[in-house]
Amino acid sequence: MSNADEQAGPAVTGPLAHRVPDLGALELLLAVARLGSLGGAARELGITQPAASSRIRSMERQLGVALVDRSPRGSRLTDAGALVTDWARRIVAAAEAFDVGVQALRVRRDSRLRVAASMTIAEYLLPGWLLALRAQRPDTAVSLHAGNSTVVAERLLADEADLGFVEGLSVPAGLDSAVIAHDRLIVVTAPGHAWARRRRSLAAGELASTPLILREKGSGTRQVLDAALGGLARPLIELSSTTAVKAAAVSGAGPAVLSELAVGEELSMRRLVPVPVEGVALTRDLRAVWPTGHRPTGPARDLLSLTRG
Amino acid sequence: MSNADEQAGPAVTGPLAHRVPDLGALELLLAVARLGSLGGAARELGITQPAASSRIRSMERQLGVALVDRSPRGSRLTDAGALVTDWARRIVAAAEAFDVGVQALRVRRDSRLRVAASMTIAEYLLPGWLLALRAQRPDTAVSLHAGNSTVVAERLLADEADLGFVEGLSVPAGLDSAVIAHDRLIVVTAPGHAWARRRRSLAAGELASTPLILREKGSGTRQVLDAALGGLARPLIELSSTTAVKAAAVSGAGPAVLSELAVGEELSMRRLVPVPVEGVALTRDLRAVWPTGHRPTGPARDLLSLTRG
DNA sequence: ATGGCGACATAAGCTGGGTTTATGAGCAAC
DNA sequence: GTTGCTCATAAACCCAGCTTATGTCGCCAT
Repeated sequence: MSNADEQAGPAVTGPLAHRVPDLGALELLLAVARLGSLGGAARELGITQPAASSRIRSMERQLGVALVDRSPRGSRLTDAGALVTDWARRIVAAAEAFDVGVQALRVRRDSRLRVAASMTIAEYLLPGWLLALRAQRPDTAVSLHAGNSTVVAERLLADEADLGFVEGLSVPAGLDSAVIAHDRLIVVTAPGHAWARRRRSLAAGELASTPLILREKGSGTRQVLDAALGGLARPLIELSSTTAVKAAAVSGAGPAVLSELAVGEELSMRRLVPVPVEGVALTRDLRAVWPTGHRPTGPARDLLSLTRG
Repeated sequence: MSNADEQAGPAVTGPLAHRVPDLGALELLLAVARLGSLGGAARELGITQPAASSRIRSMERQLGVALVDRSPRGSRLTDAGALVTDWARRIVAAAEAFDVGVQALRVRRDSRLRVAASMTIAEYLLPGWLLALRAQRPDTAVSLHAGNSTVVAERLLADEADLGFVEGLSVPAGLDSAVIAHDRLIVVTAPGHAWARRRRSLAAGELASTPLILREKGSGTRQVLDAALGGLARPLIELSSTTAVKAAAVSGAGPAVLSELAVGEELSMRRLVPVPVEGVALTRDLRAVWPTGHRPTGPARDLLSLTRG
């Protein structure tokens, strides 16, 4: 009777999984949006119509939002449903990238195309490329091995990989290469940090004299920064993974220097903000590499051509 | 006996949900990565240690990849596990944006902060802002209403919203505004299209004389394009949602003109490629708006300050 | 009208994945 | 040794989602 049962706002804490529908439900929603019919969507996903009906209904109950307008001649999204569907599409896209990446990780042998890539490229770029490759060559099995430049070179020279990707400053001996993209290192801080409000660009000297959250010495990222500053980078902390550096920066520990590729997500969600810098060469080439003489052919050539803008 | 049971490559078709672990498992994996312990992760998610153990194990079975190295004094990610975890992190981030968006959609009344926003902003920018807002004001309940500029203005003037966001060319009467960001329209095509290989910038005349995939007349996006070209845009097809335009462009139907915000995902996955254009003013302001005189205060002021770069 | 068809809803029964409790086993430090 | 942390295994339980079978509603053709 009172507003006591009017849910005083469902727990905003606790596992996400309890408040976000599972992937199956989201895929179903996308199919309904595209086909305009519950039954049709059910057919496409290989389940029965009542299953689809019930699943959409329970998703609406879970979210507390009406998503589709049912009518005896089809179903259309509500306004809120359209918005929710667009957000869902992004979860599904991330899941597709995950899927294609994991598949490449698993199928180690008897693959038609064996790729070796540096961590940053494997993490941020390869899933997108593999999705594109699958779109035009659906039956190419791809295997992926991630490691640093040295490991990539070893695998190529031992004929354990057909195509490699590296991000270092130089190309390992015995390999030919082509620049496929450029990566920029950027300085970022949590939104609360003093530098987040700067409008004037940071000068090289200022950057060199401030303790920064950095990858460990020897990492590709650190090499580029040290080279750009003349070996002067002063670490506040040294961490051994990009993820750890990001986490430290987000928590406000200080300014960090990271690949632009690694922080796209955080920037657009404003968990981190970029600090303008000038007079420091923080770009590096991303290169495809292969054994000297063995120009990529077949699937390797297809993948290579996909990576060039 | 033969290699018949050696899985001739697990079905690369069919529902994603069968090949990608559910959100609960991914969250668990992230917790394990962060805490270095199955039991610790279990505690954090409010489940028991055996449940966590079994869930991680079944995820490894599902993916066909060993993710964590168990030892009697903790668990660490394998190399492959680290890669998988990073891909998982992106799914979880998308799910967080979904969650915060849906919550705002649901809590229509008795919210401390009522926001009205145009579709594009609600879709692509607001979830990020709301996440940031929740980080600094965890107990602010937010409600969201999406609609075009006119609707946003109506709600603000009727005191049904505290803060609005619009993307049109002009500010509705009776409202004050502040520019919070700029949006650029860009020309995109599928990677196979002839324009995808262009290096020379496209001139205005060329753009105006080519049939394009466009939003319907009257939409914010279309208004900007028509104004920039002097009302000359020639439609190949007119579609009523950003999503439909993207889908048509990806399928190779022709070049499309879309907000940069809408195609970030597609660009980075190379489902679409940008076509350079020059001599056409395709930027528009994104503005926060409020009733003249009623400068935003409290939560509205907090949100507003988050949106400025 | 009337029967047919397509789309969604409801009901009942089954199944499996994930959970819990309870217990065992390995390694480290005191 | 004993204590305390880790993870693994086993058995019992529970519920979400599936299927099959059937009902209802609106449209359309005859």
